[in-house]
Amino acid sequence: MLDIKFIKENADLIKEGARKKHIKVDVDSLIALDDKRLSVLREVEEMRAKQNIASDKISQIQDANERSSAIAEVKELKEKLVGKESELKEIEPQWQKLMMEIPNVPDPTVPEGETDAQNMETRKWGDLPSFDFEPRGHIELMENLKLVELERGTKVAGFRGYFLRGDGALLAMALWQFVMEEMSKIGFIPFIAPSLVREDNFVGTGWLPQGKDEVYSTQDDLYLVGTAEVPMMGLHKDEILKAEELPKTYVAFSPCYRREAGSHGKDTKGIYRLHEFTKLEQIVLCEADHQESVKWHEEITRNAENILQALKLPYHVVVNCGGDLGLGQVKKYDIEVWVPSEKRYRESHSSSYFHDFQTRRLNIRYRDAEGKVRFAHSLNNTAIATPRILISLLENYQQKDGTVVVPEVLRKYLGKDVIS
RNA sequence: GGAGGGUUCGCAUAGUGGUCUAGUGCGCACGCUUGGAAAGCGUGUAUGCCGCAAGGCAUCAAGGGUUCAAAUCCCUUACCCUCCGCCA
Repeated sequence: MLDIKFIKENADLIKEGARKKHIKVDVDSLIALDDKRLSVLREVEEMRAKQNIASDKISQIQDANERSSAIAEVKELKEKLVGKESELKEIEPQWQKLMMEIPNVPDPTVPEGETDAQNMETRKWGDLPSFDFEPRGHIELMENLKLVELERGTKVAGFRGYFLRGDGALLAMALWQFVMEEMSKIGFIPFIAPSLVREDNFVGTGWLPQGKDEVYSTQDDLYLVGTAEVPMMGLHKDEILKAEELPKTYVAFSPCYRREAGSHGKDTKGIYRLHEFTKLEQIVLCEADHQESVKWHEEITRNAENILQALKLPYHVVVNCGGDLGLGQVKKYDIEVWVPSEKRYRESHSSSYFHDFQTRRLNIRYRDAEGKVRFAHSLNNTAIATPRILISLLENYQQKDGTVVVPEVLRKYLGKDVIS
């Protein structure tokens, strides 16, 4: 959500931003509706003021006749007021709906484009592995080493179901532990976040209402999160933080659930696209300053790169084009890791900042040095997502005989150098 | 799942229809006092919206209702506490 005043003063900027994001939005209708809303609001408030005064007077009237005629008078006022108020009540949900549809403005450095095909590579790290044999895909590797149960996974959990097994399970846990330790070393507070949460957290983070098809709901009006960003952003909902508490830097573990509606044909094999996975997510709340957001955006991106570098997985960073940005995102980098069997990079991390788009919806504020209450800025990035990262990890570390070398930094958790 | 009790200005509390523009204590800020400090005394201490301003409107968990008038009465929901049941 943006500030209505900002929208009105920068209507062209908003329209241009929506165009760049390939989102259809009717800014002019919102502005017209807001003008209407304000004029009705002024009338309502004026009538309420009048009624409050008249009503107060009644308590001082002793004479019974005078009193009942005064009450009759106020009653009339009230009837008019109720009529006006109902006008306002009609406008408000429409206003709210339009406000929710207004996208945040993308940064000027965001490239033009409609789909991820137009994302632009900004940097690359790591030498691509060269094999003196035909590298196996992750499915073959994992099934041979009994690291995953895909068929039985489907039997038990349905489409895209899976079990991690043996060293596959241990590898996932090793990654969680390793990344938690690394992130906590640099001051990110570890969390295990709830994954079954209330709707307002989804609306606040911008996943709902427009992403209804993507989210699992329950019969108790709770929803399953697709990322720990959702509960972690809810953590400070309706709070006014102290400036010296910022930045808040968190790393949160959670199971993640995504319906993947509309992607039924995509990535149907293996463990790339799953309904249920596990992720450690970085979340940052910082002061309301663009440069501060940019600084933290680079930093959480760098944190993820450091993890991939520690794992020695070749990756590149792309800047997402306008059409590949979410409603609230100002700018996003995807980190994509090398997948030898596909001879291409595939997304493993997604790093974005929102300015105050989310915190405005969630009412997360802080008192700045001058004592002014302001909406904080929010950012998030993946720290590690399992089992997806195993695709790249296992394929890059595979050997001719089908065994897989364990990345050095994970050996202490696995207790072995090679998975065989 | 059942029964009961709660939710008030950072914290603790008062408030059962108009005098609540929400009192008091603590905390915090500033000032007085002091050689300095403590104590004491005084002043201040929520948020949002409308308005050029003066000022006004709203908010006592949330939503709805009764009433000329609601923190206060009624209904619904959420959450917290106690007890029973179930349970890792």
